[in-house]
Amino acid sequence: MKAKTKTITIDGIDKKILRTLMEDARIPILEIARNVDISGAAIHQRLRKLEKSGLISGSKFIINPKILGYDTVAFIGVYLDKAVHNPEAIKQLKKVPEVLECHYTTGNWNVLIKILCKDNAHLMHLLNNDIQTISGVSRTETFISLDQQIDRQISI
Amino acid sequence: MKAKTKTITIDGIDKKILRTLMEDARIPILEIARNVDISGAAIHQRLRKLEKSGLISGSKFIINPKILGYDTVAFIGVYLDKAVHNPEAIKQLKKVPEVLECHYTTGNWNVLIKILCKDNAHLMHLLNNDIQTISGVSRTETFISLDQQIDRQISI
DNA sequence: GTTGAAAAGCCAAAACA
DNA sequence: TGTTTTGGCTTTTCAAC
Repeated sequence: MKAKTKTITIDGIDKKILRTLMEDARIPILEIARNVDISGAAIHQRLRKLEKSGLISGSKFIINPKILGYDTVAFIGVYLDKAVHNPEAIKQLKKVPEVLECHYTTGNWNVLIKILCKDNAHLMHLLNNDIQTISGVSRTETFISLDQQIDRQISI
Repeated sequence: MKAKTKTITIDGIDKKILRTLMEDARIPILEIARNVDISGAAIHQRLRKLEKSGLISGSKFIINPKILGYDTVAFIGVYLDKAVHNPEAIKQLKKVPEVLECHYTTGNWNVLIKILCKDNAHLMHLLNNDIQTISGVSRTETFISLDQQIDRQISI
């Protein structure tokens, strides 16, 4: 589909390396080496191959928002007035740090956003002062996450 | 709310450390040390404090699903027959590796899931063979993500 | 694609201000 | 909290297989 038709082949060892690092990005490469029983240098080369292929797009520290008092996740379906205004509305959404995800979607609304806030009062404030006020936003539907049961990456 | 009323205070240096590591978990601590102009050992001590507080909940390698042919993200609102069956349905959803997130939500449906699949055919197959077949699932509403514009963590 | 070894660099604890 | 020191590991590269 893209011009880049580079075929990436990953074998069982690559998978083991990736699975390990997907759970803990700071694990020493030599420890992986011991687990998969090849040399550290070999792991290193494989990682360079995987990085070059684009399969590995980085690593992140995961921080726990609850510790900072952020206890509420919500999904908000946003209806926009006119399609032509969408890019501007998205630009405004990017300025709201509580918006963690934003997707153009098929279906009833134009975009679906995921937001993280401290509590329901914070959520209401965000809706009234930061989301609804964006030019082009006509209506929203909010779904509060009561409990997240699954949170993971693609399985390889 | 929890028994653990440990007050965690993070200052500007902690924030700089965290922001750096949230973008690249494998950056050497000494490099952060050079950027924030304190010693590596001090960074190390701060990280131990932050880990102990629970604010840092780990690190992950981020892999790019597109390289493996996974191009389609969708959100699916799931209606369940009876609340009593929910835990069993969740258990079944956990067995579907394409389900990346699963939230009990307020609003029309009982749970909202986020799935990652290769294409629309794969999505349809998942819906017909893996989601709709789960006991207790009565109806679903699917919203395909046409384009994800924002993807980030909490800002600190 | 893998190895082993070597140089460079990093981590983590200790001792102390 | 912060720093410096220090020993032990890890990373990264490279010639050789």
